Amino acid sequence: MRQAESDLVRALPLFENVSEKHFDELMSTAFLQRFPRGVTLIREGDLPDFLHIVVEGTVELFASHDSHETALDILEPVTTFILAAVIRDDVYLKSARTLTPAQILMIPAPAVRNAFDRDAAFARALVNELAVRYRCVVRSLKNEKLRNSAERLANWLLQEEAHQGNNRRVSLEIDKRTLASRLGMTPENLSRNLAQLSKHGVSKSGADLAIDDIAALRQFAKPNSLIDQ
Amino acid sequence: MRQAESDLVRALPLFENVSEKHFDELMSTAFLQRFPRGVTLIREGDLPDFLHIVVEGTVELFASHDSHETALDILEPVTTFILAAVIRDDVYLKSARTLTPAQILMIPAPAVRNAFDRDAAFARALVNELAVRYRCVVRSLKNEKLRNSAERLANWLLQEEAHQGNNRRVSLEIDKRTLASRLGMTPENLSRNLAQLSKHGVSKSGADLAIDDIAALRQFAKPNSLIDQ
DNA sequence: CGTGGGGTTGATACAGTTCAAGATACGTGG
DNA sequence: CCACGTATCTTGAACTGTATCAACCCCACG
Repeated sequence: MRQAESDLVRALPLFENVSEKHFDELMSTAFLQRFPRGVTLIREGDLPDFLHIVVEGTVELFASHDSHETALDILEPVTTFILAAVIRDDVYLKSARTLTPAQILMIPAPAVRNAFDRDAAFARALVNELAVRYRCVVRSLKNEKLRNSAERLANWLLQEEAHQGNNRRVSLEIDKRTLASRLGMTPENLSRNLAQLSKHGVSKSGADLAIDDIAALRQFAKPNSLIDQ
Repeated sequence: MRQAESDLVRALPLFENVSEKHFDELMSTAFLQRFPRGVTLIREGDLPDFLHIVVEGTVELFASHDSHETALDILEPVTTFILAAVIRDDVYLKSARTLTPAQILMIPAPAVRNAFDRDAAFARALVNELAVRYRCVVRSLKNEKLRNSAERLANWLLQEEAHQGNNRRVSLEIDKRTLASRLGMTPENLSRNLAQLSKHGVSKSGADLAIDDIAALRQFAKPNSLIDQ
C-alpha cells in the first residue's frame, strides 16, 4: 500500500485521533486489493471478515429478497462500509459489488474490534461515524416513505448537481438501471420520470442532463434539509 | 426517580459497564417526567436538549414532509431514542409523540456528551447501541423497498405474534391508523389488507386477531432473517 | 454488417391512494 | 342503563402511481 492511499485513509474522520501506534497496527494487517467491475465483494447473510474501505472506484450496496433486488447506497471514495456488521460481529444485511474497477482496503475484522477495545479515540470516532451513518439511513427511509418516485429523482438531480460543481449540468456516472434501483423504481419508470421532468426545467441529451430552470426543478422537488444532503 | 426505574435504566446495555460514578452523575442531572397521551416530545429540525428514554408507555417516532406524515418506529420500554442527534449535537431528523400516557427519562444532552468523552465503557456501549440501531433502520429500509404492503403487514403479524407470546393471537395495542402509517400504507389499505389475509390463515374480531394457520401465513409473508426481527 | 445490451416507448394490469359514505365502537351525560 | 355524539374503522368507487411485458431503437463492439 502506497503512502498516497495510506494518507487518504488516515485522513478519514474514523482514524483522525487514533494513535499512530494503533493506526499502524491496523494498517499492517490490512491489504489493498484491486477488483474489476462487477465483482461481488460481500454477500448479505455472511459473517464479516474485513472492514472495507472504498479507496478508488464505485461500489453499490444492495439487498435481495424473493428474487427482487434493490440498491441501498452507492459509495464513492473514501468511504468505509459494513462497519456495523464488523462491530457487532454479526451477518451482513447488505451485499456489495463493484460498479467500476475499484481499489478496496480491507482491514481484518478482529483487528478493528481489537483497536476498538484498546483505543478510546477510535471508539469515539466509531460512535461519530455510526451516528452519521445512522442519520443517512433515516434520511433514505424518509425519502422512500414520504416521496413518490418522480420527487425522489428530482431531489437526486438537485443533490447531484451540487455535488458535480453547481454548474447546472449532471452527467450520469452509473447505469440508469442501477440509478433506478437506488431511487426505488424500475428502469422504465426512471425513463418516464426523466421525460416528465422536462416540464420542470430539466433537459437531457443521452447521459448528460442539464438543469435549465433550477427554480422550477426546486419547486417541483421540494427539497428538505431533513431528508436530503 | 424511584429505585425501580433507576434499576431499569441501569440494566440497559447502554449503561451496562459504565462506572457507578459516571452513571450517578448522569442520573443526578436527569429527570423522569410523566406525559399524557398525544404529547409531542420532540420536533424534527430542533436541536437536542435531552437524551430520551421511554420508561413506561408507548412512543411514536414520525416525520413529516409536504403535509404528509409517516411513522418511522414505535417504541416500548425500555428504549432510548434520538441518540444519534444527541451525540452529533445536530437537529432531530424525527419527531416523537406519546401514544399512551408515558414516563420519559430525560438526560441533558451535554451530560451525555460529557460522559461519552470521559467514560470509555460508555463510549463503547454507544458504539454497540448505534450499531444495533443502524441495523434496525437498514432492515426497515429493506422492508419498504423489497415488499409490498400486504407482505409488510403479514410479517408484522408474525413478529408481533412472537412478541406477544407465541399463542397464535395478536391484540392490536395501537390505533390502526398509526399501525398503517408505521407499515407504510393508508388506514384504508390496512383494512383491506387485513381482510385479504383471511385467505392466508388470519381471522379477526375487532382489535383481536388470530392466526389459525401460521404455516399459510408464513408461506405468504416469506419472512427473512435479514429483514425481520 | 450483424449482434447484443442498455435504454425508450407503448399497452396493460396491478397496487395503492383518495374521497365519500356507511358501520361500528366508545365515552359522556342525561 | 340508555341515548347520543364522536372517534375510528370499514367498504365502495374512481383515480393515480408504478410494475410488468413486449416491441423497438440505438449505438458500441466484435
